[in-house]
Amino acid sequence: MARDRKFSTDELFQLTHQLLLTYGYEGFTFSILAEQLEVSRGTLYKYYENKDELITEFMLYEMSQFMLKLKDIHAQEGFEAQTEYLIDLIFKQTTIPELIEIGRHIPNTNEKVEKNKKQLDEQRMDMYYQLESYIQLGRREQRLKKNLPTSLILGLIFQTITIPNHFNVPRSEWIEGIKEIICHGMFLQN
Amino acid sequence: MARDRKFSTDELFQLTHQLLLTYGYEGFTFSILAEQLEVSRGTLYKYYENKDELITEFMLYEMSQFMLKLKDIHAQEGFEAQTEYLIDLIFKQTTIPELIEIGRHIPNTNEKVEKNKKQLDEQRMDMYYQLESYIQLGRREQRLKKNLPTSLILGLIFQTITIPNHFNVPRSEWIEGIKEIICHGMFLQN
DNA sequence: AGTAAAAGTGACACTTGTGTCATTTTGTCG
DNA sequence: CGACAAAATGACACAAGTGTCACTTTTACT
Repeated sequence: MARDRKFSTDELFQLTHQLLLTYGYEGFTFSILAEQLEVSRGTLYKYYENKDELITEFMLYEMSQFMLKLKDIHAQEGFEAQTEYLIDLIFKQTTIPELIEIGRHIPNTNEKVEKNKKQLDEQRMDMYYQLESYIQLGRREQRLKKNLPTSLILGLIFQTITIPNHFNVPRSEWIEGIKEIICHGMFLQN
Repeated sequence: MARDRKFSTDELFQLTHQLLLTYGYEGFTFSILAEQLEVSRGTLYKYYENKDELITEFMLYEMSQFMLKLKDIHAQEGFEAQTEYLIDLIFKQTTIPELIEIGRHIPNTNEKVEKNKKQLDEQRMDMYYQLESYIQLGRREQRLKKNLPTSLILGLIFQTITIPNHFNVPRSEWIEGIKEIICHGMFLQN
Protein backbone atom coordinates (compact mmCIF):
# COMPACT_ATOMS: atom_id res chain seq x y z
CA MET A 1 0.00 0.00 0.00
CA ALA A 2 2.99 2.24 0.16
CA ARG A 3 6.06 2.83 -1.87
CA ASP A 4 9.28 0.80 -1.56
CA ARG A 5 12.15 1.86 0.63
CA LYS A 6 15.11 3.39 -1.12
CA PHE A 7 17.53 1.11 0.76
CA SER A 8 17.49 -2.33 2.37
CA THR A 9 18.54 -3.20 5.89
CA ASP A 10 21.42 -5.13 4.37
CA GLU A 11 22.72 -2.08 2.54
CA LEU A 12 22.29 -0.01 5.65
CA PHE A 13 24.18 -2.42 7.90
CA GLN A 14 26.94 -2.95 5.39
CA LEU A 15 27.49 0.79 5.08
CA THR A 16 27.27 1.24 8.84
CA HIS A 17 29.95 -1.40 9.26
CA GLN A 18 32.24 0.26 6.77
CA LEU A 19 31.77 3.76 8.15
CA LEU A 20 32.28 2.60 11.73
CA LEU A 21 35.62 1.07 10.85
CA THR A 22 36.66 4.13 8.86
CA TYR A 23 35.56 6.91 11.19
CA GLY A 24 35.15 5.19 14.55
CA TYR A 25 32.23 5.69 16.88
CA GLU A 26 32.54 9.45 17.32
CA GLY A 27 33.20 10.15 13.68
CA PHE A 28 30.21 8.13 12.54
CA THR A 29 27.30 10.49 11.79
CA PHE A 30 23.85 10.29 10.26
CA SER A 31 24.95 13.03 7.88
CA ILE A 32 27.66 10.88 6.31
CA LEU A 33 25.48 7.80 6.36
CA ALA A 34 22.54 9.55 4.68
CA GLU A 35 24.78 11.05 2.04
CA GLN A 36 26.28 7.67 1.17
CA LEU A 37 22.83 6.08 1.05
CA GLU A 38 21.63 8.93 -1.18
CA VAL A 39 18.78 9.61 1.17
CA SER A 40 17.91 12.60 3.33
CA ARG A 41 19.08 12.61 6.91
CA GLY A 42 15.53 12.92 8.18
CA THR A 43 14.68 9.55 6.67
CA LEU A 44 17.06 7.74 8.97
CA TYR A 45 15.23 9.12 11.99
CA LYS A 46 12.13 7.32 10.75
CA TYR A 47 13.82 4.03 11.59
CA TYR A 48 16.19 4.82 14.45
CA GLU A 49 15.90 7.46 17.16
CA ASN A 50 19.62 8.11 17.03
CA LYS A 51 22.91 6.63 15.89
CA ASP A 52 23.37 4.59 19.05
CA GLU A 53 20.18 2.71 18.34
CA LEU A 54 21.30 1.95 14.80
CA ILE A 55 24.78 0.90 15.87
CA THR A 56 23.63 -1.42 18.65
CA GLU A 57 21.02 -2.91 16.34
CA PHE A 58 23.70 -3.53 13.73
CA MET A 59 26.03 -5.05 16.29
CA LEU A 60 23.40 -7.46 17.54
CA TYR A 61 22.96 -8.64 13.99
CA GLU A 62 26.70 -8.97 13.43
CA MET A 63 27.20 -10.83 16.71
CA SER A 64 24.43 -13.30 15.97
CA GLN A 65 25.98 -14.04 12.59
CA PHE A 66 29.31 -14.68 14.28
CA MET A 67 27.74 -16.87 16.96
CA LEU A 68 26.18 -19.09 14.33
CA LYS A 69 29.56 -19.85 12.88
CA LEU A 70 31.18 -20.17 16.27
CA LYS A 71 28.77 -22.88 17.36
CA ASP A 72 30.19 -25.11 14.62
CA ILE A 73 33.44 -25.29 16.55
CA HIS A 74 32.07 -28.34 18.35
CA ALA A 75 31.79 -30.21 15.10
CA GLN A 76 35.58 -30.31 15.03
CA GLU A 77 37.23 -33.41 16.44
CA GLY A 78 39.59 -32.71 19.31
CA PHE A 79 41.18 -29.64 20.87
CA GLU A 80 43.84 -29.02 18.26
CA ALA A 81 41.37 -29.04 15.40
CA GLN A 82 39.05 -26.72 17.34
CA THR A 83 41.91 -24.31 17.95
CA GLU A 84 42.69 -24.26 14.25
CA TYR A 85 39.03 -23.70 13.45
CA LEU A 86 38.71 -20.87 15.97
CA ILE A 87 41.72 -18.93 14.74
CA ASP A 88 40.73 -19.34 11.10
CA LEU A 89 37.20 -18.19 11.93
CA ILE A 90 38.45 -15.10 13.73
CA PHE A 91 40.63 -14.20 10.78
CA LYS A 92 37.65 -14.51 8.48
CA GLN A 93 35.64 -12.12 10.67
CA THR A 94 38.46 -9.74 11.36
CA THR A 95 36.27 -6.90 12.50
CA ILE A 96 34.54 -8.53 15.47
CA PRO A 97 37.08 -7.42 18.10
CA GLU A 98 37.09 -3.86 16.72
CA LEU A 99 33.31 -3.75 16.84
CA ILE A 100 33.32 -5.04 20.41
CA GLU A 101 35.75 -2.30 21.31
CA ILE A 102 33.57 0.33 19.66
CA GLY A 103 30.58 -1.10 21.47
CA ARG A 104 32.17 -0.28 24.82
CA HIS A 105 31.94 3.45 24.03
CA ILE A 106 28.22 3.64 23.33
CA PRO A 107 26.31 5.69 25.93
CA ASN A 108 22.77 4.78 27.04
CA THR A 109 20.87 7.44 25.12
CA ASN A 110 17.46 5.75 25.33
CA GLU A 111 15.77 2.59 26.60
CA LYS A 112 16.09 0.75 23.32
CA VAL A 113 19.82 1.33 23.28
CA GLU A 114 20.08 0.18 26.87
CA LYS A 115 18.13 -2.96 26.06
CA ASN A 116 20.31 -3.69 23.04
CA LYS A 117 23.48 -3.23 25.05
CA LYS A 118 22.25 -5.68 27.65
CA GLN A 119 21.46 -8.15 24.92
CA LEU A 120 24.94 -7.67 23.48
CA ASP A 121 26.40 -8.46 26.87
CA GLU A 122 24.37 -11.63 27.00
CA GLN A 123 25.69 -12.63 23.60
CA ARG A 124 29.20 -11.95 24.78
CA MET A 125 28.59 -14.25 27.75
CA ASP A 126 27.11 -16.84 25.45
CA MET A 127 30.23 -16.60 23.30
CA TYR A 128 32.34 -17.01 26.39
CA TYR A 129 30.35 -20.08 27.32
CA GLN A 130 30.88 -21.65 23.92
CA LEU A 131 34.58 -21.06 24.22
CA GLU A 132 34.76 -22.13 27.83
CA SER A 133 33.78 -25.63 26.80
CA TYR A 134 36.43 -25.52 24.09
CA ILE A 135 39.04 -24.65 26.73
CA GLN A 136 37.71 -27.38 29.02
CA LEU A 137 38.21 -29.88 26.23
CA GLY A 138 41.81 -28.77 26.00
CA ARG A 139 42.31 -29.27 29.68
CA ARG A 140 40.56 -32.66 29.62
CA GLU A 141 42.74 -33.79 26.74
CA GLN A 142 45.79 -32.70 28.73
CA ARG A 143 46.86 -30.54 25.81
CA LEU A 144 46.61 -27.22 27.66
CA LYS A 145 49.00 -25.96 30.28
CA LYS A 146 47.19 -26.01 33.62
CA ASN A 147 48.34 -22.70 35.06
CA LEU A 148 47.06 -20.45 32.26
CA PRO A 149 43.87 -18.47 33.03
CA THR A 150 41.05 -19.23 30.60
CA SER A 151 40.34 -15.55 29.99
CA LEU A 152 43.97 -14.93 29.10
CA ILE A 153 44.01 -17.69 26.53
CA LEU A 154 40.79 -16.52 24.90
CA GLY A 155 41.77 -12.86 25.08
CA LEU A 156 45.12 -13.52 23.50
CA ILE A 157 43.62 -15.52 20.66
CA PHE A 158 41.06 -12.80 19.92
CA GLN A 159 43.60 -10.04 20.18
CA THR A 160 45.92 -11.51 17.55
CA ILE A 161 43.50 -10.15 14.98
CA THR A 162 44.40 -6.61 15.79
CA ILE A 163 48.16 -6.95 15.34
CA PRO A 164 48.95 -4.46 12.58
CA ASN A 165 50.70 -6.11 9.65
CA HIS A 166 52.77 -3.05 8.71
CA PHE A 167 55.20 -4.95 6.53
CA ASN A 168 52.53 -6.83 4.59
CA VAL A 169 53.62 -10.33 5.44
CA PRO A 170 51.53 -12.66 3.25
CA ARG A 171 48.27 -13.58 4.94
CA SER A 172 48.83 -17.33 5.13
CA GLU A 173 52.32 -16.93 6.53
CA TRP A 174 50.97 -14.44 9.06
CA ILE A 175 48.19 -16.74 10.27
CA GLU A 176 50.45 -19.76 10.40
CA GLY A 177 52.93 -17.78 12.49
CA ILE A 178 50.21 -16.80 14.94
CA LYS A 179 49.01 -20.37 15.31
CA GLU A 180 52.57 -21.53 15.86
CA ILE A 181 53.31 -18.97 18.57
CA ILE A 182 50.02 -19.41 20.40
CA CYS A 183 50.30 -23.18 20.40
CA HIS A 184 54.02 -23.73 20.84
CA GLY A 185 55.64 -20.34 21.46
CA MET A 186 58.34 -18.46 19.62
CA PHE A 187 61.23 -20.25 21.31
CA LEU A 188 62.94 -23.29 19.89
CA GLN A 189 62.98 -26.22 22.27
CA ASN A 190 66.34 -27.49 23.38
CA MET B 1 59.40 39.99 33.05
CA ALA B 2 55.99 38.47 32.94
CA ARG B 3 53.75 36.54 35.25
CA ASP B 4 53.97 32.81 35.79
CA ARG B 5 51.85 30.37 33.86
CA LYS B 6 48.90 28.89 35.66
CA PHE B 7 49.92 25.41 34.59
CA SER B 8 53.12 23.56 33.72
CA THR B 9 53.79 21.52 30.60
CA ASP B 10 53.92 18.47 32.84
CA GLU B 11 50.43 19.09 34.18
CA LEU B 12 49.20 19.75 30.68
CA PHE B 13 50.66 16.55 29.23
CA GLN B 14 49.51 14.44 32.14
CA LEU B 15 45.97 15.71 31.77
CA THR B 16 46.10 15.30 27.99
CA HIS B 17 47.18 11.70 28.49
CA GLN B 18 44.34 10.98 30.87
CA LEU B 19 41.68 12.67 28.76
CA LEU B 20 42.85 10.95 25.59
CA LEU B 21 42.51 7.54 27.22
CA THR B 22 39.12 8.45 28.66
CA TYR B 23 37.48 10.14 25.70
CA GLY B 24 39.56 9.02 22.74
CA TYR B 25 40.78 11.29 19.98
CA GLU B 26 37.40 12.60 18.83
CA GLY B 27 36.05 13.14 22.31
CA PHE B 28 39.13 15.06 23.42
CA THR B 29 38.35 18.80 23.27
CA PHE B 30 39.99 22.04 24.32
CA SER B 31 36.81 22.82 26.23
CA ILE B 32 37.20 19.84 28.55
CA LEU B 33 40.94 20.33 28.84
CA ALA B 34 40.61 24.03 29.71
CA GLU B 35 37.95 23.32 32.28
CA GLN B 36 40.07 20.68 34.01
CA LEU B 37 43.09 22.98 33.97
CA GLU B 38 40.94 25.77 35.40
CA VAL B 39 41.97 28.07 32.60
CA SER B 40 40.04 29.71 29.80
CA ARG B 41 39.87 27.94 26.47
CA GLY B 42 41.44 30.89 24.71
CA THR B 43 44.61 30.43 26.75
CA LEU B 44 45.31 27.05 25.20
CA TYR B 45 45.33 28.62 21.75
CA LYS B 46 48.23 30.78 22.91
CA TYR B 47 50.38 27.64 22.95
CA TYR B 48 48.88 25.35 20.34
CA GLU B 49 47.03 26.20 17.16
CA ASN B 50 44.67 23.27 17.65
CA LYS B 51 44.28 20.00 19.50
CA ASP B 52 46.20 18.02 16.89
CA GLU B 53 49.27 20.10 17.54
CA LEU B 54 49.01 19.54 21.29
CA ILE B 55 48.39 15.82 20.92
CA THR B 56 51.28 15.19 18.54
CA GLU B 57 53.56 17.29 20.74
CA PHE B 58 52.52 15.24 23.74
CA MET B 59 53.04 11.99 21.87
CA LEU B 60 56.53 12.94 20.80
CA TYR B 61 57.37 13.55 24.42
CA GLU B 62 55.82 10.27 25.53
CA MET B 63 57.59 8.32 22.81
CA SER B 64 60.97 9.79 23.65
CA GLN B 65 60.49 8.81 27.31
CA PHE B 66 59.67 5.29 26.24
CA MET B 67 62.64 5.11 23.88
CA LEU B 68 65.02 6.03 26.67
CA LYS B 69 63.89 3.05 28.69
CA LEU B 70 63.81 0.79 25.67
CA LYS B 71 67.44 1.44 24.86
CA ASP B 72 68.39 -0.20 28.15
CA ILE B 73 67.26 -3.52 26.75
CA HIS B 74 70.75 -4.06 25.44
CA ALA B 75 72.15 -3.97 28.96
CA GLN B 76 70.42 -7.32 29.52
CA GLU B 77 72.51 -10.44 28.98
CA GLY B 78 71.11 -12.78 26.36
CA PHE B 79 67.89 -13.11 24.43
CA GLU B 80 65.74 -14.60 27.16
CA ALA B 81 66.59 -11.88 29.64
CA GLN B 82 65.92 -9.23 27.00
CA THR B 83 62.52 -10.76 26.25
CA GLU B 84 61.66 -10.64 29.93
CA TYR B 85 62.81 -7.03 30.13
CA LEU B 86 60.80 -6.02 27.07
CA ILE B 87 57.54 -7.52 28.25
CA ASP B 88 57.92 -6.08 31.72
CA LEU B 89 58.70 -2.67 30.24
CA ILE B 90 55.63 -2.75 28.03
CA PHE B 91 53.45 -3.63 30.99
CA LYS B 92 54.86 -0.70 32.90
CA GLN B 93 53.99 1.66 30.03
CA THR B 94 50.66 0.13 29.24
CA THR B 95 49.36 3.08 27.29
CA ILE B 96 51.95 3.24 24.51
CA PRO B 97 50.06 0.98 22.07
CA GLU B 98 46.80 2.83 22.70
CA LEU B 99 48.51 6.13 22.06
CA ILE B 100 50.05 4.80 18.86
CA GLU B 101 46.59 3.70 17.76
CA ILE B 102 45.14 7.13 18.53
CA GLY B 103 48.02 8.70 16.64
CA ARG B 104 46.92 6.97 13.46
CA HIS B 105 43.69 9.00 13.43
CA ILE B 106 45.22 12.47 13.59
CA PRO B 107 44.63 14.48 10.40
CA ASN B 108 47.22 16.91 9.01
CA THR B 109 45.61 20.15 10.08
CA ASN B 110 48.71 22.32 9.77
CA GLU B 111 52.42 22.11 8.95
CA LYS B 112 53.49 21.71 12.54
CA VAL B 113 51.22 18.73 12.96
CA GLU B 114 52.50 17.23 9.74
CA LYS B 115 56.08 17.70 10.91
CA ASN B 116 55.33 16.12 14.28
CA LYS B 117 53.68 13.15 12.68
CA LYS B 118 56.70 12.59 10.47
CA GLN B 119 58.92 12.76 13.52
CA LEU B 120 56.67 10.24 15.29
CA ASP B 121 57.09 7.91 12.35
CA GLU B 122 60.84 8.24 12.61
CA GLN B 123 60.68 7.38 16.28
CA ARG B 124 58.59 4.37 15.46
CA MET B 125 61.24 3.28 12.97
CA ASP B 126 63.93 3.91 15.54
CA MET B 127 62.00 1.75 17.99
CA TYR B 128 61.73 -0.92 15.36
CA TYR B 129 65.47 -0.74 14.80
CA GLN B 130 66.17 -1.18 18.50
CA LEU B 131 63.95 -4.23 18.59
CA GLU B 132 65.25 -5.60 15.32
CA SER B 133 68.65 -6.08 16.92
CA TYR B 134 66.96 -7.80 19.85
CA ILE B 135 65.28 -10.22 17.46
CA GLN B 136 68.55 -10.75 15.61
CA LEU B 137 70.18 -11.73 18.89
CA GLY B 138 67.45 -14.32 19.36
CA ARG B 139 68.11 -15.75 15.94
CA ARG B 140 71.87 -15.73 16.46
CA GLU B 141 71.47 -17.53 19.78
CA GLN B 142 69.30 -20.12 18.00
CA ARG B 143 66.55 -19.47 20.53
CA LEU B 144 64.03 -18.17 18.02
CA LYS B 145 62.10 -20.20 15.51
CA LYS B 146 63.41 -19.33 12.05
CA ASN B 147 60.17 -19.15 10.11
CA LEU B 148 58.47 -16.45 12.21
CA PRO B 149 58.37 -12.95 10.67
CA THR B 150 60.07 -10.32 12.83
CA SER B 151 57.14 -7.94 12.57
CA LEU B 152 54.75 -10.62 13.76
CA ILE B 153 56.82 -11.38 16.84
CA LEU B 154 57.13 -7.72 17.77
CA GLY B 155 53.52 -6.97 16.95
CA LEU B 156 52.28 -9.85 19.05
CA ILE B 157 54.39 -8.87 22.05
CA PHE B 158 53.15 -5.27 21.88
CA GLN B 159 49.56 -6.29 21.37
CA THR B 160 49.42 -8.43 24.50
CA ILE B 161 49.07 -5.18 26.45
CA THR B 162 45.66 -4.55 25.02
CA ILE B 163 44.09 -7.87 26.00
CA PRO B 164 41.21 -6.89 28.26
CA ASN B 165 41.46 -8.54 31.67
CA HIS B 166 37.70 -8.78 32.21
CA PHE B 167 37.94 -11.28 35.04
CA ASN B 168 40.60 -9.41 36.95
CA VAL B 169 43.23 -12.10 36.98
CA PRO B 170 46.00 -10.87 39.33
CA ARG B 171 48.55 -8.79 37.45
CA SER B 172 51.57 -10.99 38.13
CA GLU B 173 49.74 -14.15 37.12
CA TRP B 174 48.52 -12.38 33.99
CA ILE B 175 51.99 -11.23 32.93
CA GLU B 176 53.57 -14.60 33.72
CA GLY B 177 50.92 -16.28 31.60
CA ILE B 178 51.65 -13.99 28.68
CA LYS B 179 55.38 -14.63 28.90
CA GLU B 180 54.75 -18.34 29.04
CA ILE B 181 52.51 -18.40 25.97
CA ILE B 182 54.69 -16.12 23.88
CA CYS B 183 57.85 -18.04 24.70
CA HIS B 184 56.59 -21.63 24.85
CA GLY B 185 52.95 -21.63 23.75
CA MET B 186 49.78 -22.76 25.47
CA PHE B 187 50.18 -26.41 24.55
CA LEU B 188 51.85 -28.97 26.78
CA GLN B 189 54.67 -30.83 25.07
CA ASN B 190 54.24 -34.54 24.65
C1' DA C 1 56.69 52.84 42.09
C1' DG C 2 56.32 52.36 37.14
C1' DT C 3 56.19 49.57 33.16
C1' DA C 4 56.54 46.32 29.49
C1' DA C 5 56.01 41.73 28.20
C1' DA C 6 53.79 37.70 28.68
C1' DA C 7 49.60 35.28 30.50
C1' DG C 8 44.99 35.07 30.59
C1' DT C 9 40.02 36.23 29.39
C1' DG C 10 35.57 36.05 27.26
C1' DA C 11 32.64 37.51 23.64
C1' DC C 12 31.89 36.88 18.63
C1' DA C 13 31.26 34.62 14.34
C1' DC C 14 31.42 30.31 12.31
C1' DT C 15 30.87 25.22 11.52
C1' DT C 16 28.92 20.78 12.16
C1' DG C 17 25.92 17.54 14.09
C1' DT C 18 21.15 16.63 16.31
C1' DG C 19 16.28 15.85 16.52
C1' DT C 20 11.64 17.34 14.91
C1' DC C 21 7.88 17.90 11.97
C1' DA C 22 4.72 19.84 8.52
C1' DT C 23 4.67 18.85 3.92
C1' DT C 24 5.39 16.32 -0.41
C1' DT C 25 6.11 12.11 -3.09
C1' DT C 26 5.18 7.54 -4.44
C1' DG C 27 2.95 3.26 -5.46
C1' DT C 28 -0.54 -0.22 -4.32
C1' DC C 29 -5.13 -1.63 -3.64
C1' DG C 30 -10.05 -1.19 -3.93
C1' DC D 1 -9.02 6.39 -11.35
C1' DG D 2 -8.40 8.04 -6.81
C1' DA D 3 -7.34 7.73 -2.12
C1' DC D 4 -4.49 6.57 1.43
C1' DA D 5 -0.56 4.98 3.96
C1' DA D 6 4.09 4.58 4.16
C1' DA D 7 8.40 6.75 2.64
C1' DA D 8 10.99 10.61 1.99
C1' DT D 9 12.15 15.48 2.26
C1' DG D 10 14.14 19.81 3.81
C1' DA D 11 13.75 23.67 6.76
C1' DC D 12 14.06 25.04 11.61
C1' DA D 13 15.73 25.50 16.21
C1' DC D 14 19.14 23.95 19.05
C1' DA D 15 23.70 22.28 21.05
C1' DA D 16 28.62 21.99 21.13
C1' DG D 17 33.11 22.62 19.34
C1' DT D 18 36.43 25.90 16.79
C1' DG D 19 39.46 29.78 16.10
C1' DT D 20 40.17 34.79 16.75
C1' DC D 21 41.14 38.97 18.93
C1' DA D 22 40.78 43.28 21.46
C1' DC D 23 41.18 43.79 26.00
C1' DT D 24 42.55 43.00 31.04
C1' DT D 25 45.57 41.13 34.55
C1' DT D 26 49.77 39.97 36.56
C1' DT D 27 54.49 40.38 38.01
C1' DA D 28 59.59 40.50 37.35
C1' DC D 29 62.64 43.84 36.60
C1' DT D 30 64.51 48.49 36.46
